[in-house]
Amino acid sequence: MLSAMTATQPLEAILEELEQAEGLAGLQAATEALRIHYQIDHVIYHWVDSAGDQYGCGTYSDTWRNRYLELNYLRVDPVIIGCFQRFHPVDWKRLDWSSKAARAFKSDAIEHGVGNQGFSVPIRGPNGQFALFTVNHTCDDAHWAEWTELHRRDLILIAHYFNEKALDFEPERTPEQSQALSPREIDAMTLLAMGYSRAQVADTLSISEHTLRVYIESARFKLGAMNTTHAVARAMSRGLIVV
Amino acid sequence: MLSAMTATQPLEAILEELEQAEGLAGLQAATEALRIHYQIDHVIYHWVDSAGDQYGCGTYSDTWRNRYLELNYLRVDPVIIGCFQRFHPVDWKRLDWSSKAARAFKSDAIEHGVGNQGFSVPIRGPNGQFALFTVNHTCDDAHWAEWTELHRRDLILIAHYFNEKALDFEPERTPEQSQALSPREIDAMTLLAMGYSRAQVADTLSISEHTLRVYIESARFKLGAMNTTHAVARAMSRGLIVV
DNA sequence: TTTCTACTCCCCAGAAATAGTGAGGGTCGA
DNA sequence: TCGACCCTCACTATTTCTGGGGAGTAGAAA
Repeated sequence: MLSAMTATQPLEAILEELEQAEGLAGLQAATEALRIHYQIDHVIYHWVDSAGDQYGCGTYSDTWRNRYLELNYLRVDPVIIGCFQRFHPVDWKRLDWSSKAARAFKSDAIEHGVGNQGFSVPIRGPNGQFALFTVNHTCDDAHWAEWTELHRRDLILIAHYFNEKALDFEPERTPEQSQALSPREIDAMTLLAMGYSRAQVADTLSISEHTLRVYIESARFKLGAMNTTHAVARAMSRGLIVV
Repeated sequence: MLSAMTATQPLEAILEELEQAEGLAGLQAATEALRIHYQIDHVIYHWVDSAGDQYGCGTYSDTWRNRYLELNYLRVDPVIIGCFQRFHPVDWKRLDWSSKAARAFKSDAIEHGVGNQGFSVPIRGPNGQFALFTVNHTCDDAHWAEWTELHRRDLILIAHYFNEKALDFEPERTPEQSQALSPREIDAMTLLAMGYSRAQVADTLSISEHTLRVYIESARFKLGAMNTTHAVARAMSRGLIVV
């Protein structure tokens, strides 16, 4: 199976198809196409969210997908936990499967058709957006290592394109435009986000604490925030300050 | 110049070189190699951070690099601000240059050898790590559009590889993943980031304000934060909470 | 079993932030 | 020239946070 793979010319065609994809259904179709193209068991793209698995597509069975959500495997899955801390794409073998919950999860997964080998690419967008692009298969370690080595770059690019599309479909994810902050307000928000107290910020900016307070209040007003912490949080999530 | 570019066979060689790169000097050499290879004015990879531009490499002049740091252009640069809110790689023309500070920045940049055209790829790692990979050049819009279209995929991959290397070289940059927050701590931080006061948060979570305080304090401790605002800011920038 | 972590509750005093109003001078664009 | 916005400074009373203690439960891990 794996050895029959053609490493030539796949990327272009697949990326073209991805670029044409419309809506979640388009992405779903792309995962199926990739699965067939690469002749592997599964291809999955999914958005990982504090609220759970609200968005994604892939070739897993509905049974497994539902089970994953119901049993809240999100909090147990070593793939999620491990990828969340990494930048590099990662082979599942390198993750930490030592806990009892993780082992139980794995055997349950395999029972539901998930391959024993896997490779996942973490992807991050603005505002803490986090998603995974995963391929998995059933085969031995040597074949899998060879296959992932061969297609590593393709998978990174494909993951990137999947996420681009997913973000396009979810425009409400992009931070809303708000009134810009003045330079002094940005200074104030930035220093506050760095943990300085008002007194320290005022001192750092060489202004009186009274003046500083005016900036904080006007920033709060512009951002529609109820208190300083809220204002800083909004400024950060809108990309107005970088901390 | 641009038309003399060879689009064939570059990616492999360049990525090979990148994979061999050792230390920041290796990345620096890679930017230079890329600049020559693509025959463009500049190639830059840099990490964006509250503390400023402490880590990066590229082909800008030292004069400009220092000026950028001294004048704290980090807080003004529309490339930073724009890319921070995006996932897609972005042409500089599509950014918001309308503010006075932004226009002043741009003309200053061009005076110091930065090209009038630019293309930047935002890259994000764990714990809120954020970096940019930028190429820029002096030419007209049509040529630039053609060139970026041609090399878009390569640039995404190169950006990815740069960041992999940079993270490998700077393990201490991502240490503070230390302890994850407990579920209750995440609840507390999230609600605080949404602007709730302690009383409101306690009420929402149906716990006493005293208990809430314990969570806030332990979260603050885990995050190494000096106050609540700081803790929320860190939790956000490390992607522990999403608001 | 023991240890560890998470979760819950309590008191108090001092430090810090907030609300409400005000005022003057500067720059910039219409 | 005039409005709009930015930067700077001031007072008082009230609310909210913070830092220092201590203590018991339950569940999971070693």
